[in-house]
Parts: sequence; C-alpha cells; structure tokens
Amino acid sequence: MKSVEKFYIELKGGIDLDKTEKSGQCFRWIKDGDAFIIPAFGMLVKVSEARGGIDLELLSSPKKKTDPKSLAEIWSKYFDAGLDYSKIRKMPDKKDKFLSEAAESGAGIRIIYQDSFETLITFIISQRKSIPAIKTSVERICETAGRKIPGTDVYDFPTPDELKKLSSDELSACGLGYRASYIHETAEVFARGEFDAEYLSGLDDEALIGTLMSLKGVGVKVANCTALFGFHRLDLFPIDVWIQRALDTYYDGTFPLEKYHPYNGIMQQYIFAYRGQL
DNA sequence: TGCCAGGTATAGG
DNA sequence: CCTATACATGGC
Repeated sequence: MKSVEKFYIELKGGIDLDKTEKSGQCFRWIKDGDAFIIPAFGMLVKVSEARGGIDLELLSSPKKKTDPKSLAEIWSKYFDAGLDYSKIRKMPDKKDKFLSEAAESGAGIRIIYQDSFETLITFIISQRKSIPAIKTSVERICETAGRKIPGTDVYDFPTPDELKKLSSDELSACGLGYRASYIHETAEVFARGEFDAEYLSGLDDEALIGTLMSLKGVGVKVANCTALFGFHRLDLFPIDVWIQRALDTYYDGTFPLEKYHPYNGIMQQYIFAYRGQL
C-alpha cells in the first residue's frame, strides 16, 4: 500500500489552468474534468486550481529520493510560484487599450518553466504546424522513444540519447515531415553533451539565442520560444505570425519592449493568448 | 478537398 | 540587411 502524495502550492497572483494550457506553451497537458494530468520530470501529476494556487497529486510511483519537500520545489519552479502575476498583468500602459485588454483577458496565465530539451524539440516541431498537429507529433515521439512513467501508462518525453536512437522511418512515422532530420541532429548534439542544459543556462539571453540558432532547424522564433519556456527567460519576445499581425495592427510594426522589462515575454504571451480577437 | 499551420534554410539582391 | 521560394504532413 503506497501512500498518496498530495499537497498544495501557493502561486502568487493565482493560475487559470485552462488559459495557461491554451496559451500554446505546453503541449502535453491532458484535461481531466476540472484538473489537468501533467507528465514531466519523470513523474505524472494531477493538478487542480485551489485557493490562489494548486492542489497537486502524484499519480506515478514515487522514487525513493523524492521526498515531499523536493517535490514541492520541483513543481513550484515549474509553475513559477514566486512571481506575482497579479502585478505583471497591471503593467500595460493605460493608453495601450489593446495590451491592457489582452493582459486582463489573460489573467491567470503563467509562464511554465518546462524542461529545456523537451521545449526545444517541441518548438522545432511547431514550425508550420497547427497546435493540434504539434500535440499529435509530440505524443508519437514520446510513445516511440520515451519510457513509461513508473506506475502509469503515460510515456515520458525521451532523453536526447533515447531520441537519437530512432531511425528515420520511426521519426517520419511521428508525422514530422521535413523536421525529422532537424530533430535527429539536435538529439545527437545534446546526446554528445555539447549543449547540456547547465551550460546553456549559464549564457545570457543573447548568447543563448545565438547558440540555439546554430542548430539546424532552429531559427529566431524557435530559439526565442525555447529560451522563454525552456529557460524561463521572461524578457524574450518571440514573434510568430499572430504576434506580427498584432504588431502591424496596433504598434506600427514593433513592440515597445523598453516599457515592459524584464517581462516582455509575459506580455507576448498575453497577446498570443488573445490572438482570437485579432 | 484544398488550404493552412506559434518558420527555416537557402539563394539571390 | 532584405525578399522570394521550397518544404512534408496532419487537421479541419
């Protein structure tokens, strides 16, 4: 009889799980009633909103080393627990009606601090794909190359070593199209240890973007998304077609980055989540 | 059924 | 620095 791990985490400024999931930063959350089932860090957890934070239940077999305290640390970091998003969403210039509305509409969105390798591979996949198609490809990669999370039927995202072992046929079967070779080469570079997360984390924003862009299939947009969501570089402002559309419509082409340091990435996320209004 | 998707590499100005 | 074009495949 194993004990059920369940605990509460306060998230400053609160969270709206639905809005956060729909804001196109994470692609593996599984909706389960009012909660979400989330695979990450070799675990499976069930998360639901509670009193300005979340209740978190561990669904996978606990590892010997993960005591409740370290579990709380891991997931507090993942949900960016310490940053007060209620202050950030009040940052928009009152004269900027568009951004003010986007931020208000985005109340409850947080920037999730995801695993950097998973984020990189996921956003390489994302180029010229719809969000539902991205999710399908990511799940196929996990099922083909990843291992089952202990005590569950859900697959973990593969390590670089696991991913590089896939044949080109196996990769193609994940619906990757021309991105298959990008994925393979990136997995090889990481498996060789040239790009370990610790090294990348030590780089400043500009160097991190430049280093990521040296990988084939990683351009400025994928590099910025990886840095924002996989390295929690909250000041970076990825520009995709939707953001560009907003910039052309409301800003004469460029965003006033100087007003929102060091949280331009969060403003970007509010705008992206608001894209249906464009 | 055809169009489009959270872009990038490449060639050429 | 900029612009034009090809690109594999799924989802709707």
